[in-house]
Amino acid sequence: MTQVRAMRADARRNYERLLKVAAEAFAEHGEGASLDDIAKRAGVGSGTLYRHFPTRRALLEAAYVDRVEGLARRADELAERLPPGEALTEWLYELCVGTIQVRGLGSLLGSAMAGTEGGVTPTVCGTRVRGAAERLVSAARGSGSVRGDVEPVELLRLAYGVAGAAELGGGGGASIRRYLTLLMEGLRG
Amino acid sequence: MTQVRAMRADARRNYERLLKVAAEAFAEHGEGASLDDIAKRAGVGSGTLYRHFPTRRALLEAAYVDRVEGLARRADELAERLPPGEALTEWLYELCVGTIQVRGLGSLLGSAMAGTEGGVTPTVCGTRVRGAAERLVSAARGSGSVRGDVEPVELLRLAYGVAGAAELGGGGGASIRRYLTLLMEGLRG
DNA sequence: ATACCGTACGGAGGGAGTCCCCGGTTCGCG
DNA sequence: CGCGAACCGGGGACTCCCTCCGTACGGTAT
Repeated sequence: MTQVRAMRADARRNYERLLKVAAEAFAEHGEGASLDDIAKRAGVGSGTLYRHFPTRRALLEAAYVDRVEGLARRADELAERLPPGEALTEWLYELCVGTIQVRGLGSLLGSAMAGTEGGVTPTVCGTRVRGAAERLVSAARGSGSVRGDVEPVELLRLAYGVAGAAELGGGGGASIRRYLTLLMEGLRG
Repeated sequence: MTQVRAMRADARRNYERLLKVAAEAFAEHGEGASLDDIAKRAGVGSGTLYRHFPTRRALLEAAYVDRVEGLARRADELAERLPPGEALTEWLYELCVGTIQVRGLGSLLGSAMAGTEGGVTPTVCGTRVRGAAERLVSAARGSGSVRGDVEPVELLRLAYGVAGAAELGGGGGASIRRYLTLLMEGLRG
């Protein structure tokens, strides 16, 4: 439905430069990074930016789609290598790390995990990350590492919360592990 | 140390109007509410606002000091009425509710729970809320509802995280209770 | 009761940013 | 090589923050 015709070469160049610069800017300044500044740093006019990405959210999502899909693939990788419970915990850990270190990614994931009651159109990132969580959680249930009455999306939200908690403390990866462990102990089957 | 001399009557009036309006505005729009707008709604010029509260944080803190002290008193009240474990859980629940419903209060509490490693001057709100948590946690430890190796401030941060998680889902008080329960089960002695 | 002094007020205004649009210009596909 | 697609970058309309300074009013001393 998108992309009715191939992009012109310069358009494609600019598009990709914008994505790269945007990913950096959002990582550093969070969701609210200056769009004019992103355009400037990418060496394009602001008009060009708005033509490719009509809204801030569109740019944010495009900038991190790769990363989110990587996260989803990583889930399957971990599922193969580790026992179900550990795979889940490790994946949530990496999710938290991304949420904290890359600030814009955090808000993107946040809205991906938000409720979809009000007929909100599900985003690509949302479906990817939810799908990954479902696969890991159902395996973990089988092995008794997670109670049967905990929904995958609830776990995602709790992990998001853990990231928020760890961010306050500032203890880095160690405090994420700690908080996540405390949480997972409460979820055993 | 403050208040070397009584405020003039009009100054006091304005001061209090500002506090009231600011509490509403921060509750609705979060920490970033427009200061010009607050001044306007309070019927004062923006200069007056800045004279009383030199920074946004100063206003935010002044607007919610009462509420935070109320929360601290509430801790002692609950401690008298309920068994230690329940008192702690209930208090954390009420903390989460405030964090979510009153958005500005959320960010204030957030920074109150943040790390103080870098010689940050502890705020009034920070000491109050930490003090309350310490009293409740030490009682709860005695009764075995909380493991001995969990610091009060860690619990505060985790509760803050739970609030964030519950906010994503939008299930209101019920989801706070649920997430908090899941968490507390992992913390038993 | 009044006059004086200084505190506190108001709101205009400059600077910074954001978003979006427009007109002329350049690029590159066919 | 021609023409349409895409670019550039400046500018307008907005919002927000914060400072400044002439002015008004409250409190007090007479």
